[in-house]
Amino acid sequence: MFQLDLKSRKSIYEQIVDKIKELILTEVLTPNEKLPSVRELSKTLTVNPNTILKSYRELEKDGYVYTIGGSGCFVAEKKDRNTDKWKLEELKHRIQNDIMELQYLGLQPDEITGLIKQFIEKGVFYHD
Amino acid sequence: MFQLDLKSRKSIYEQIVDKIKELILTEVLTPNEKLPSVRELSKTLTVNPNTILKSYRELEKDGYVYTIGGSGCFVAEKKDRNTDKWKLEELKHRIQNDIMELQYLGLQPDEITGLIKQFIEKGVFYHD
Amino acid sequence: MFQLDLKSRKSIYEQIVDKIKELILTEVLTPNEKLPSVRELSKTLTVNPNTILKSYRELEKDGYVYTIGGSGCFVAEKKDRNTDKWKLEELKHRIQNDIMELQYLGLQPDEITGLIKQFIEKGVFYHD
Amino acid sequence: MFQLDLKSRKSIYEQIVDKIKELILTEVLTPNEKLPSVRELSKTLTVNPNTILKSYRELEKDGYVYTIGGSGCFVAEKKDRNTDKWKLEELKHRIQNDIMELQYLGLQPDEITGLIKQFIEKGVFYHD
DNA sequence: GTGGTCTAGACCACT
DNA sequence: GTGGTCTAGACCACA
Repeated sequence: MFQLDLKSRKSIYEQIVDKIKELILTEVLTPNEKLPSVRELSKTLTVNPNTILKSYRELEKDGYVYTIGGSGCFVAEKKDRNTDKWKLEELKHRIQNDIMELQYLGLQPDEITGLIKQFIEKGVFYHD
Repeated sequence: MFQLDLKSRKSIYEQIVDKIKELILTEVLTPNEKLPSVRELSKTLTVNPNTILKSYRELEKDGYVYTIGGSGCFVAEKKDRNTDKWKLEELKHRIQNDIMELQYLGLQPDEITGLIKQFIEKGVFYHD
Repeated sequence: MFQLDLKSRKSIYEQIVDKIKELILTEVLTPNEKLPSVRELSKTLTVNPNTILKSYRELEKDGYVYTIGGSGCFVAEKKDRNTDKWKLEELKHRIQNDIMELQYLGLQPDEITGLIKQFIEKGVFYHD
Repeated sequence: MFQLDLKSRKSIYEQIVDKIKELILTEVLTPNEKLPSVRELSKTLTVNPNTILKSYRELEKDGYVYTIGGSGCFVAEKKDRNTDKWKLEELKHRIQNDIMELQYLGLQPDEITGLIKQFIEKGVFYHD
């Protein structure tokens, strides 16, 4: 499914959250698809089950997945995701800072916009 | 100078790093300008001096400021900043994820590129 | 593991960094080996945990060790170490000065080269 | 005479000590030659006179210079220098560590000995 | 005055 | 258990 970098400074549960988010955002995982069970994923990643659990809780909190007691964890429909307005602003702000840092490191405006276009194309959320 | 959000999940020293970085990137703080002394800033933010110190050293590590013992901490010249290649990749990757998340939250491609263009214009790093 | 010299002009955390570096360089500590925990080492050296922590972070910054939150601090693989070019120059320069000082104290050229050869042989970094 | 790097982490007085030591070791400054006066040097380097004074004291302590009250500071004869045995050992130990670090950074044995030979040739202490 | 080191001890997050 | 953050406050070296 994906790989962890144990030596990274990012905590493991956070890496898992990010990776799964990414898989959902790139629609590798599609709505209502079942995620691997906690136990299963904990084995394949050789990670403590509690860590997986925490990741799933985090994803659920943000509305990326929903849990059905006793049967598992599933990718949520888009409409069910939390579009917290405050979170959107935070996101924009972070992107702004990162863009500034890119400029700072010497990237030219057209390089940046080129980069962004690539990124946008990788997202595939325009067929509904 | 700026304010902290004690409720934030970000640690205090990290907030300080980010805020000062932002001030440098937006050229509110200009090269060779002196930062507030550790003790001074610690008073205005009502934060322990050690916490401020930690922030300053972090900024120094990334080449944003330089320190002259006994005389203070100063904004570094652009050319002295660390343009760590690995850091650049990390930055791009983070932007990519954030862009995807923006799309996910419903922003259309042209809205995003418009946003980015605004951000780029706010950066003022093209006069040298 | 080793001993500190409290009377030294070198700061404690710096002594710890140097000693551990030495242990790694002489391969007494081998890649992926676990270092003593912060608290543990702080007890055996009767030094404050924060001081140990600082040493570990310094070593991490230079790529000698890596840290896995919640599980410990480990000796890094050779390839992961930072071979900062600037650091290399600094190192050479320091050796040059020290060599001159040796001469000054009366050592003859062949004595010095002899010494150096011994030192080189003690290093064991040629088996990969 | 020489230049300081104010942005360096080395303290100013220490930089001065090292530079003057270097000038003496390379015999740019010869025995019994007069060093610039404290005031004079403090002006040319735009540094606080106390800082210069401290440097001179340090050099005197190590036997590199001697002071004649009211008339100035002079380069000492070789024989008057402190050849503190303990200091010699410390010096060797530091060189050993630095050599190991050089190896560690990938320099081959012959590269290192070549380097050392260059360094030795720069010293010119064999004509007496 | 400046930054930097160190201690003691509390509290948090991750595994 | 692990590392990491933060505080309060002492003390040092440098300019």
